[in-house]
Amino acid sequence: MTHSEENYIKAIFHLANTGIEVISTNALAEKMETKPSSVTDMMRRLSKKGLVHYKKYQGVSLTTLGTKTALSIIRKHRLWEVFLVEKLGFTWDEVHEIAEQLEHIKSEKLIDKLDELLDFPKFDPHGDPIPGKNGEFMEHDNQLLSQLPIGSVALCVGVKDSSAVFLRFLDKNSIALGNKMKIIEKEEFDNSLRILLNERELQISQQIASNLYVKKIEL
Amino acid sequence: MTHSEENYIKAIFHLANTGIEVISTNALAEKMETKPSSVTDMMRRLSKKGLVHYKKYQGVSLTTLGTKTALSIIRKHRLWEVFLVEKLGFTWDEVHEIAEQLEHIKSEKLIDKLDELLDFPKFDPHGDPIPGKNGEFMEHDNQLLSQLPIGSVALCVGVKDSSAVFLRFLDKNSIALGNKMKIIEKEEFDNSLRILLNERELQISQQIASNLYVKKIEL
DNA sequence: TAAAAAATTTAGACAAATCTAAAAATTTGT
DNA sequence: ACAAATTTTTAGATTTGTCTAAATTTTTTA
Repeated sequence: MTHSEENYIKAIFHLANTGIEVISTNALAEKMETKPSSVTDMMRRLSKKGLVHYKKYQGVSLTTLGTKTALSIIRKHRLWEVFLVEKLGFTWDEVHEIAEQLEHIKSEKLIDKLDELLDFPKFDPHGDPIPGKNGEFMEHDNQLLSQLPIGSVALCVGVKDSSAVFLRFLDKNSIALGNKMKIIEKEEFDNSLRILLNERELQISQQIASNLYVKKIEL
Repeated sequence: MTHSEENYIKAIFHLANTGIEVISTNALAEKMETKPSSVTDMMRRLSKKGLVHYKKYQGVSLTTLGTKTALSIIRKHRLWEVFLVEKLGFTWDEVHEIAEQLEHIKSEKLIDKLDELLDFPKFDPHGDPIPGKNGEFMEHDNQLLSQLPIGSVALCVGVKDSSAVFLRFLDKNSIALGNKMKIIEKEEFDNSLRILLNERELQISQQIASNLYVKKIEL
């Protein structure tokens, strides 16, 4: 598989996991930052290789083999991200681009050894689950901060948007994975939240709250 | 730069460092395991980018920029090799292929941090020197085992041939970098050597002896 | 339901990297 | 020094991945 093919497979997987069942050529083109005609070409190629189900004008989806492939790439990507943060001291907003390159390195043994070096992590630095060696994959079953009722206490366990801009915003406001937060009040006007975090009161916009995964703590 | 361009630059550097001053299209084609016509095409491309001096029928050599580029790639390759052995537990015969892929990862910061993690190593697992961040490069000034006079005592510091076959042969015979060896006798007939290594006498063919770099210990 | 709009595919072109076969230049041998 | 051998380059084709522009299919809407 070429890097480009792998990137398409990964993009299809990610789109499929945002709830869409049939992925349109246009949607995939936008995700890949390319033209729909290029997508059509690539879908034929991937279809011939048995990685996707594709009938023209009918959209595309991953085959069993395609899903397995996607999970393997995502596993590599996320393990490398853990490595970059834990072993090399990168910050969580710096690792994505480098992991995009590292995920294409071909060596099963390398990934096994890396997994071991990192002590078999289950989540990447953004709180995303790392697929297992044999394709085991648990979805985010977590709620978004924006979905919690007032008075809830929850742990911050992940980010939905993992863009560098958002991550640096969180850093600036001392919001990190593992933090405990309590929802004090929800503003009717703009759905912003007042939360208690590290003994400090914080005003959080709805946009932010709907990009933070939390795990509710039952009291 | 594409992976292919980087591989050509590296190949030219390695050929230049085996003593050849002008590198022929054929020699480079053989090194790259490709056809001379492909080499000609690539030399034009690299010449246009200012990485090589190339005039048709006149052979090729690296420009200052080309040399800098080559050293940067070799630095990455060798640092990754150290990582694979020291941190992931690979053996020295397994690391080359994986490092061939890793050397193309683009991130200056990544290499700086890797260098730091590895505690700024000066040699890779095969005893080859690692170029510095700013292009400092020291040649192997070492002698080959085959060049030492009888009675010499020397440390084994590197391998000239770093093919997996040769490296596994050395493993099988418990010859490792850092070992001290004394030359007991040289056989007139086939230039093989009898050496003392780890309190053990060993017969070594001329072929082997001319692929082991040693550093003489003056007594 | 038929025309308009939107989405998708086809056709043809391009760049990178390679190949084979043929032509041209250089080197070698006598 | 000149023909033969060798090396190198050119010409034209192929594959991957992309593009634009045109054609086609599907969806929407009036």
